[in-house]
Amino acid sequence: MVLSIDLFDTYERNPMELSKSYNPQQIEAPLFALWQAGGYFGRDAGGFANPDLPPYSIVIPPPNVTGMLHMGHALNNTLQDVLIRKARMQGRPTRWIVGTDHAGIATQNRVEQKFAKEGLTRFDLGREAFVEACWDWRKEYGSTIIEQLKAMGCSCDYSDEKFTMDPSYQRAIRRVFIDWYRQGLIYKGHRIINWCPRCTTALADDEVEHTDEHGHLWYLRYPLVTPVDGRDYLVVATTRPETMLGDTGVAVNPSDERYAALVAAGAQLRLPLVDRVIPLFADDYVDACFGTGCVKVTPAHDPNDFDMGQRHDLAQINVFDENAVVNELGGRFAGMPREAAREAVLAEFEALGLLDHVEEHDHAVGHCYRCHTTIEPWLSEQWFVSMKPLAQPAIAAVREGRVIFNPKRWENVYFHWMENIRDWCISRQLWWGHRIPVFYCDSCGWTDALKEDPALCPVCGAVPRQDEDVLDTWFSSQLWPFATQGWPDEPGHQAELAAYYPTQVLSTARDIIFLWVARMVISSLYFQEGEVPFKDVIIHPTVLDKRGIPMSKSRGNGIDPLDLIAKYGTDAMRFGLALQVTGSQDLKFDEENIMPMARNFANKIWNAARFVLMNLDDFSFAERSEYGEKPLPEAPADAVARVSPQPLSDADHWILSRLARLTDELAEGKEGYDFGAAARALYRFFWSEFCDWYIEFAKGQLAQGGDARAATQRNLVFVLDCALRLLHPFMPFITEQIWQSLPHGDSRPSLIVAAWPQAEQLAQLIDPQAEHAIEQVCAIVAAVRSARARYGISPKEALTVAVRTTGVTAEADAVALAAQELLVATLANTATLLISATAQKPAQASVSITQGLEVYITLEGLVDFAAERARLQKEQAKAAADLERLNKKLGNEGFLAKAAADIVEKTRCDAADLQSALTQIEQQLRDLG
RNA sequence: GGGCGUUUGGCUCAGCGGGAGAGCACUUCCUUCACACGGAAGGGGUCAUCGGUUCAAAUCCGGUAACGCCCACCA
Repeated sequence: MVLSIDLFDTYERNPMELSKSYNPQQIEAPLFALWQAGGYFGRDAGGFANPDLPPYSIVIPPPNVTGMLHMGHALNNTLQDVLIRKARMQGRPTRWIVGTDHAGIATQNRVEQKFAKEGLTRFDLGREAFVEACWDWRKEYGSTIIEQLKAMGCSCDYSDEKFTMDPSYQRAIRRVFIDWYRQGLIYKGHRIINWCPRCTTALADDEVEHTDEHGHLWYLRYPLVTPVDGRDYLVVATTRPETMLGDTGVAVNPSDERYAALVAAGAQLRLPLVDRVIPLFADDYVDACFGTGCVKVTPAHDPNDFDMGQRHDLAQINVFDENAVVNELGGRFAGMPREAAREAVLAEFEALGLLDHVEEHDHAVGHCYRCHTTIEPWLSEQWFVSMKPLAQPAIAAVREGRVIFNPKRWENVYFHWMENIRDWCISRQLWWGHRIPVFYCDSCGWTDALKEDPALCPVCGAVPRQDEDVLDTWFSSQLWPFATQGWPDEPGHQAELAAYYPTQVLSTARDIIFLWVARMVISSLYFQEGEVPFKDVIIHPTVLDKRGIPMSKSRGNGIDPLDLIAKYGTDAMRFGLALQVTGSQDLKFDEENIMPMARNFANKIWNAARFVLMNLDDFSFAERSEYGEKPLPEAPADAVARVSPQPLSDADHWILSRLARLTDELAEGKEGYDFGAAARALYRFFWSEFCDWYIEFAKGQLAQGGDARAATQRNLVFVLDCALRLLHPFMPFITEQIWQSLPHGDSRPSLIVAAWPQAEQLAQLIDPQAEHAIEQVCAIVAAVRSARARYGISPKEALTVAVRTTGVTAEADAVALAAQELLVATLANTATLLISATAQKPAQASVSITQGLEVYITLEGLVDFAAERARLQKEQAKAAADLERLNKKLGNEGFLAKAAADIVEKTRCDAADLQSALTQIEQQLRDLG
């Protein structure tokens, strides 16, 4: 997207005019440039933010530099943009921090692939050159996803883009590492970790994905060195026979009587193939009921075996190298990959008659979350963070409601993880990343973690070496909310954090609650003086394809958000996604089902705006400032000339009342992050109320000329203006484009910084009487239209219609409706219209009973008595059934005694209305003969 | 083995204690001066199932089933 400063001045506002057709592609790029040029994405919103209001900040979950925008990003960033745009319109200083994650494994893999095409490995280049190549790669491709965010209209602060390997971020990493190291919270340990033999690095427990796989349980015979009671072998069961090369014992449960004598006798076994003598011993870990009750113990290749090995002082024999190929300790199997080794081991067991039998067995197998290679539990020396002490405050923060998950149920997931937390393996055998800041002196044995690289050993003056490993990417991601704000040592970072920390909300997918969200809470509580990183966490649904299957490259079922933008427009994509956000954990995205709807909605908005603009030729809002009989709120001081409504008719009062209710629905704190409900409320108001009814009412009022016309113009402009404001966070482009053409009178130059409608101010527009009257108008119009459809009468043919009000408030309704005769006459196209509480049914008329009304439509010579009778009989049946239900309720002592008074009263009214309707229907049926 | 989610018209879903709703699809009519990416009128659902609580349950509680997700060291 090319940006031009000039654009701000030369942007063509096309006052009072919109192109005949809505073309999203045409309007989006220039508007985005307009916003950027105005500086609206910055903290002060181009000077329009109110510094007295509390700031509102969000950190974007930093996409990987290797990332390409996918549907998950599209959804998540739509939600964040909705929140930040609303806060900005509310006048709060806002900051949406944007940037990318260096993504250790993902980026390193990408760059390695690039060199692989030239037949090179990273070892051919050497560490320094390879890291340099990663930086080059980042410079070339790293901003792709940022540009895609711009195409989505995201109002991030692009002027201050962050990267998890920025110099200041590197200092944050060192600060954190050193602090925890000195506190003993970071330590080096020799233990079994999850090893990816393809990425050749250690992984943390939650970077391993477990999937159930069909496998086998092989029963192997291990001969006893000395037969006991005629028994000369034991049978062990294993899913991984190749690891037997590293077996250093066999364990049974201490209370297992089958083997008690052998254990007591100190029995030893001769490990087949390798001819090693290994002990039989008892350990509580062993489940006597599984397999044969005998477990082969491989301390170097299984975490449980490792623990048992420690308890029983067994040797740890690591038989695999870093690529999971059998090493020299595997004897004649050396050089075989683990799969081949398995086949070979089994073949030999079989040949020796030592393969007892085989069973089918399903079990969970771990896979690398980056490349899906099967994980090898592998003994090695790694760095760990001691998590238990850090988890306690993080549990408390959520318990105390200082961080709130939405939906709340995700807190249980968080608690479960935190309460069962294990130490975090943070070292990675990669080159791309934050190198562990620990230095060693091989001469004197000195070692320490340091802020600056030491030139010489402080003890003996020799040249020290730095640890070869880099840190887990998530170790740096956990600092994102504060490391992006200058912590620990950027000038001015205290003021920045004081204003914008903690951030307001974090929106993300559920799959990184542990990897990222939980660890941000932990590190923030530790390094930000007990402060949480964000107040709310939004866990949005996962976007699946229309069949409910996760989208992925390998499945080829992914949808590119940029394609959707090209096909339907950005606003439609954003609105369509938001529409589907509920508390559910999944979102089945069916393009055909949702996108045309969203696009049609945008088109509807466009055309409604065109209608309004087309009818403003003689509009002049500046001359009049009163609000009609109902005084309206003071206009905001910064928008003195802003157009205000002037309700004259009930229709005017009605639409303003509906607008006030909508505004209340969308008010701060009421939406509860229910984006779907907000989007639906906007859709319903704009389409079903404003377009379907008010614009139709307005046509008649405009045609009257004079004061009625002038007032209607004001109301149209006011309601459209407010609706655009409320819609803007979801559909920023189309609303801005229209707003630029609308004579709203606001002095602000752009909708993005225009004031959010205040529910409290609009509340006085709520008018239940007008709502009731217009509901009845709509009911009459619908009844006449229905009769037209039934009898095939053209809308052009004017009809004679009489309406009798029959409800509990019949007299008042008749008076109120009499004032609406013009509306009814226009929309129902009547030649003569009579509304009263005593109207009589003309001889040849169709009768519709609805909403406390009887609508008589004279159809001389047209009434099809058979059809009318059939219809009335159907209505009679329904009314009778409904009435029976209500009467049953009213006859129920319990209901009368225990139900709320207003419910009982309403039921009585409904029953009375139904009774009267039923009587009328029966009368009509008799009249029809 | 634990925890969680989903189950409402043909499809995708909303509603979550007192009248079964929306969009799409379908049927009929309408190219009227905002919009055919439109307007109008219609047809279509025993709200998975069993049991409980309640005056009242699609809505709350419990059981069951199906599908899905997460966690967990039974080799």
